[in-house]
Amino acid sequence: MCKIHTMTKNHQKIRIKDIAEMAGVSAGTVDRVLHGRGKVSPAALKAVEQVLDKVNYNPNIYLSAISIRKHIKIAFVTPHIKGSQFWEQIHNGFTKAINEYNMVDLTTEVFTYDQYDLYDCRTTYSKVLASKPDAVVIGPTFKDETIRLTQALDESGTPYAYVDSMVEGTNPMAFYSAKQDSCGYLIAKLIHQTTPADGEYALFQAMRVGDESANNTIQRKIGFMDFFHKHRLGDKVHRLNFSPLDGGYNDKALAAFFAAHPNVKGAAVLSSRGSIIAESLKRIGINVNITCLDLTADNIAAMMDGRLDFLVGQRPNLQGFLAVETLLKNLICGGRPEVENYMPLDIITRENIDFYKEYYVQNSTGGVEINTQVEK
Amino acid sequence: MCKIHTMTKNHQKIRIKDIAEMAGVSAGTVDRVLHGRGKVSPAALKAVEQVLDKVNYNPNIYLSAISIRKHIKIAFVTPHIKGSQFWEQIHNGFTKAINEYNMVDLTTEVFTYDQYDLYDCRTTYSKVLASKPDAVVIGPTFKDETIRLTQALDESGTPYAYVDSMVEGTNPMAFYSAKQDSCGYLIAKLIHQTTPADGEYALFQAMRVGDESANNTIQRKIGFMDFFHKHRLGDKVHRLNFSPLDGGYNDKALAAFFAAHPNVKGAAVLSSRGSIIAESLKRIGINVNITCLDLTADNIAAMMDGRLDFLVGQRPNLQGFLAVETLLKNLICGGRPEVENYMPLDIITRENIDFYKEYYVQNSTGGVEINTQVEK
DNA sequence: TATCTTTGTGTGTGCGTCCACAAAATGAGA
DNA sequence: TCTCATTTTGTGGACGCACACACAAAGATA
Repeated sequence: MCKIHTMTKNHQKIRIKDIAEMAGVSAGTVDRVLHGRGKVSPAALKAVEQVLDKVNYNPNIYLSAISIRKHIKIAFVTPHIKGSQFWEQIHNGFTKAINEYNMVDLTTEVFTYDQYDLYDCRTTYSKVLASKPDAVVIGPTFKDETIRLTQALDESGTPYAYVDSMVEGTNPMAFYSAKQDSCGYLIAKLIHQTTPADGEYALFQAMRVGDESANNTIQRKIGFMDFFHKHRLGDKVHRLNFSPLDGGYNDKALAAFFAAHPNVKGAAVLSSRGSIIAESLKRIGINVNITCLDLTADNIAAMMDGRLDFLVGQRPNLQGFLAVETLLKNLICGGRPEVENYMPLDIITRENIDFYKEYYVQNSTGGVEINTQVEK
Repeated sequence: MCKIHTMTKNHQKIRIKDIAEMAGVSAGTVDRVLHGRGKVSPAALKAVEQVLDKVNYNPNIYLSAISIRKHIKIAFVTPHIKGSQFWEQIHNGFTKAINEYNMVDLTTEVFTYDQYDLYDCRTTYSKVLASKPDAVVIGPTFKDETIRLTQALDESGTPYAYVDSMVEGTNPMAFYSAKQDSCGYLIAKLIHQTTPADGEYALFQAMRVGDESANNTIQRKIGFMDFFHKHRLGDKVHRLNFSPLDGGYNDKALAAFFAAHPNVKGAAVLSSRGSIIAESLKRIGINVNITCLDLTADNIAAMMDGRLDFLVGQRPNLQGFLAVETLLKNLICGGRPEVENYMPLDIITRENIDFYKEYYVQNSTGGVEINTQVEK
């Protein structure tokens, strides 16, 4: 018996003309319905909408983009990129989206602020508003400031999307981020699973994280401790603060820490600064499993070198790409996207890192071009 | 000091007209160069090519697609989909690509064969050739048959791409697959790292795998054993064959296996059939870590239920999507893609599986529509 | 001068956007 | 019921960009 599955299918695009024909109206009327241009009688409206429900019409966005007579200005506002590969990767995602939609008549403006300086954030946000963009991608840090910014954007009907995290109490078109508590929980699970049953755990916290909002770090810690409390291992977790800058301080602090807690076999850093701990531990000759976040150059190097065991990636460039794409699609074709978008939490080890590198580090044609200008 | 990074950039698309102007020729000549239509003087050719090198012209494929006057017929030829979620996910990727490029005047034909029946493969392949497709996506199983098929395709100048694995000795436009030895190596690493130092390891092999080519399984085993040999643990790995169908047989065989090897704490199944082992072990009350491949419904359920510890995913739907996209881009816009394309090996646990499900299981608008017809 | 090669120009096609104008339908008032 | 005004609808075209072909103009060669 020879069973063959075969299908031949002629794929044909539904055009405006087709919809007009099906609804028994003219293409002009369909156009009026689709774009809310001019008046349409209730009867015609209903007929067109019924057809639209049935046929799932999606206009080719790339064709719409060249046809549209609109100049689009997108503003990006995030913490400073310099020195933060996480934000650099997010911006790479922006760039990739802009390159992909290069047929759009587009202007982009990049605004970055000092994430430790609320007033800088405030002035930067006001500059964003002053430039009157058609859409904004926001990498938020200060909650109240962001609420104020988005209220102004809501008033002017300007769509905005978040990357990295969501700000509750606002109405973005969409947000793209990792679920931070899940991230902490996952890291806890990983170090627990790779540590002997009698081992204890360390949670190293950077005194001043360079890459992410304080809220994210808090959420991660909640998830992290949640895991250990669920497993009744809360008292096996020991904490230590470290400096992202002062290696000498870390060496001493870590040596004292491991003298006090010799059973600690697994360590977590709930930020991207795991390589700092890894280097310090290498110097003082202590060998424990370390897990942290993000595929930064330092972390990748530390992992290739065997000093980091697991990395958890949150696809920053995909976040950036999708945020821009979503806003552009909305501006060009209309329609409402899914608002909540959680990125996969990629588990990276030395054995699979090669396949992820290109997805994280080099995902855009060019880099982010930044024209640094110092004001006043 | 208030340092503000700001960039304003007007993005503008390079058009054929622009290239013509820059090269000091007419648009017609540029068109002739781009599409190899008609004759062009060496001087003009050089001028145009120099500009092309400089400006990185990429024609908007979606616009090319509506302009091109070509009917494209793509053939998909893979093992039977029924009962194999891996191939179903690959076909979901096909469908997604077809939907995304629905402005192309496209016909698709799906051919599937029994991967245990060389003669069925042969007759299916000959049907593929008989239908004279413009491009073929191949999910290969039988090496020699595939070489024969691709020789015929090479002769007629028909581009083809592989999913799931590459067949050496052929010249595909591209292939999209996971690196199977790395996959085996990664699985070895995972079960090693999550097993106590004095533990031993099991490698369970399905007698007749339902989902993948024998070659893939062999490659995985090579990578898997490579890890243990490198760590001088080769003698700690114990093997057992199991039946993908007969649960009763497995129960007995596994009980005997663990009686003989009580120190086995970590187990690998180098196919997607891990859930079968997991269920059997649950029935006979043995608790070991199990790692296997692929996010099939069974495996996802087993993982949610806590019976599977790690899954390694190979992004079948992305493979399918990219294979189709690559062929379409080549047919429409020309140009040569990257040939070697290795998918990331996603490490999945109960803690991050939620974020991957949609990427694997439901990644296309509709399902794969198959019109089953039994011949002769 | 005749012939051939190369190049420029023009036109049509595909589809969605968007404007202008004409045609039709509707309503109100006389 | 007729007229006028208003609303709604149909039609046609231009534009954006790439593709594809036809034909004429220019140059080169014999």
